[in-house]
Amino acid sequence: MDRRTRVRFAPSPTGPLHMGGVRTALYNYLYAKQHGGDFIIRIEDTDSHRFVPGAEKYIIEALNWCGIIPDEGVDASGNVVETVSEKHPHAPYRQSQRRSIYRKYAEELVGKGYAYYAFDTADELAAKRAEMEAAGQTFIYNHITRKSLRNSLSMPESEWRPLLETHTDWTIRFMMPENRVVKMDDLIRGHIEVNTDTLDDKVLWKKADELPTYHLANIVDDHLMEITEVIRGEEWLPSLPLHYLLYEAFGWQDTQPRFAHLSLLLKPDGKGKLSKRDGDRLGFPVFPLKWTNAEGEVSRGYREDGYFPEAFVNMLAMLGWNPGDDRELFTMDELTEAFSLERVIKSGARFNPDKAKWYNKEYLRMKSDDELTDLFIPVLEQHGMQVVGCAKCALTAGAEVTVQGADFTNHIFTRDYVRRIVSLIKERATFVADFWDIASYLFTAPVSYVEKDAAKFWKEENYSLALKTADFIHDFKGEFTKESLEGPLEEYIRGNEWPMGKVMNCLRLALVGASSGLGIADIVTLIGKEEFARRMENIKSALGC
RNA sequence: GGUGGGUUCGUAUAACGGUUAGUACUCAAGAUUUUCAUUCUUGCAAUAGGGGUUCGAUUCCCCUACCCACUACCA
Repeated sequence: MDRRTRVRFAPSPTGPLHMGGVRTALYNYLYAKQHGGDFIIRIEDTDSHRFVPGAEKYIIEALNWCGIIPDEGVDASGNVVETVSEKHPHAPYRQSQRRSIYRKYAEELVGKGYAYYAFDTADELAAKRAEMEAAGQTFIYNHITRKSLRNSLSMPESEWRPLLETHTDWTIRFMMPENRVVKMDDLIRGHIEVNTDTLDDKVLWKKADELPTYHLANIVDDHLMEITEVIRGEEWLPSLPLHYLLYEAFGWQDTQPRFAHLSLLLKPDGKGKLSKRDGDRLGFPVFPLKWTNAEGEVSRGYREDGYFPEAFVNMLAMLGWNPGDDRELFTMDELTEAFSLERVIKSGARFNPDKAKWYNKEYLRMKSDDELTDLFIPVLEQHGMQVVGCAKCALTAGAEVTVQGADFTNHIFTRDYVRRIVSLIKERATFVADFWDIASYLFTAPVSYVEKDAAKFWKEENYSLALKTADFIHDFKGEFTKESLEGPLEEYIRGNEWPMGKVMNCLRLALVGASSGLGIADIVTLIGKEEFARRMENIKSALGC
C-alpha cells in the first residue's frame, strides 16, 4: 500500500514526439516529482516495421530540452540504458531487448486457460473481415467466431500442437470472457464499465517476430517495473478492460497500477486532433524540436522557432489542467507543487498558437538583459554584425580598444551597446529573433524609407524644422545621454512652438526609415552624433530637401 | 455500424446545488506617448437542445444532437 510512486512514459520510436506526447510525459513527470517518486522512460519498440531511426534519440533530446529528466531508463549522456545497475534495476528499457522475457508470460496465460494459440494468417482474417463488411456486418474475433477459426480451441491438440513447430506465424490470443462486465476506475474520468461481449480476442504474442504486442509487453513491464500509476493518452481508454483482465489473469491485482487517461490535443480550428499538417497550414510547430524525416521533409520545432522551453512547458501544462485559481505562470517547481490529476480536464483541449506566443512573451520579459544579450548576439552575427567584449565572440585583434560602443562602418559593436538596446526593446518582442526586426536600425543605417511614412512626414514645412532640430542635437553641449538630452530637446521644439510629432517623425524617418521605433533621444544617444549626421545626409539625398 | 469518452464566451478555463456566470488569450474602442510598441481603462462574447429531481440546476439523472477515440499479428 505504501509503495514508492513510480510512473513511466513509454513512447514508441515511430517518429518525432508530438507536443501532445510531451504533455503526457510532462504530467507523468510532475506526478512523480510531486510524490517524491520515479519517472521512468521505456521504449516500446515491439513493432519493427514502424521503427524510425533517430526517433528514440529525438524523444530523449526533446524531453531533455523541456527539462523533463528521467530518473530511470536513460543515462546521463542521454542513452537508453541496456544493462542492469543500481540506478537502473530494470534494464534493458527497450522492449525489443526484453523479448526473451515475454514469451513465458504469454505461455503462462495459455496454461491457465486465459489465452490460446491461433493459426489464422493475417491475410485470412483480413479476407474474412472484408467479406463480412461487404455483407454489412462486423467481424470480431471473439467467443462466437473463435470456434470456427483455426486455433487451439477449435482444433484437437493432436492437430494444433505440431503446428507450433511447422507454422511460422501463429499468435497467442487473449480469450476474452463471455458477457462479463468489467468495472474500472480512472483517476480522471471516474468509474467506467464495459461488457466484454463488445471486445475481441487481442493478439498478445506473435511468433513471426518472436515479440509481444503492446498489450502484453505493456502489462508485463509495468508489473516488473513496479509502476504505480499509468498516465497515458485517451486513445488507450478502449483497451483498459483488456488490461484489467490481464492483471487479473496474471493474479497481479494487488499491485495493479491506477490509471489516468488524458484527453487529446485538438486542432486550433475545425475538427479533429492536432496533426503535423495543422502546423504547416497555420504556421506553428507541433513538435518540440525540428525534425527531418527520411524523405528530407522538415518539420519546424518550438526550440528552433525561438520558444523558451520554460514557456513551452508552461503553456502545455495549462492545456488541460489548471490550478483552480487565476495563476497562469508557473516554473517547473511550481507546477510540481500545484499539479494534481483531479484538476485535469476530461474534454479535449484545442491548441491555441496565440496563447503559446503570449507565454513566450511573458517569459522573455522575465529574462535578464544579460541573458537576452547572450541570445541576441548570435542573431546579430547572422546578420553580419560583430560583437566584441564578450567571451563568446570572435575578437579581432585590438578591436576592443578601438571600438567605442558602435562602429557602423565596420559593423562592430560592444556587448554593452547591445545590452543597452536589449533593455530598451525587450518589452516589444515575443522572440529573441524579433529583436533584429525591431532594432536593426541601431546596427545599420536604413537603406530605404517607408513610402507611406515618408509621404506623410517628409514635407518641407516639417523637414526644415527637423533639420534645425538636428543641428540643435548636434550642437548639444551637455552629456550625450538620453537622460540629459531628452528634456532640452523637447524644450527646444516646444519653445519654438513647432509641431512635436511632425518634427520628431522626420528625424525618425531619417534614423529608422519609418515612423516607428524608439524615442529620438534614445536613438541618437545610442548611435552617436557622427552616425546621426550621416543618416541626416542620407535622407536629404534620398528624399530631397 | 458497434463500444467507450466528451460538450461553459472564437480559444483555454473558473464557479460547496444559490454569482450581475469570473479570469486569461484573441479582437475592438479609448487614454497615455514625439511615432510605433508597451502600459492602463473599457467593451464584445458562453452554460448544445429537451425532459426530469429540487424552493432553486452550469453543477445531479435521463433522452436527443454534435464532437472525439477505439474497433490491426500499430502503438
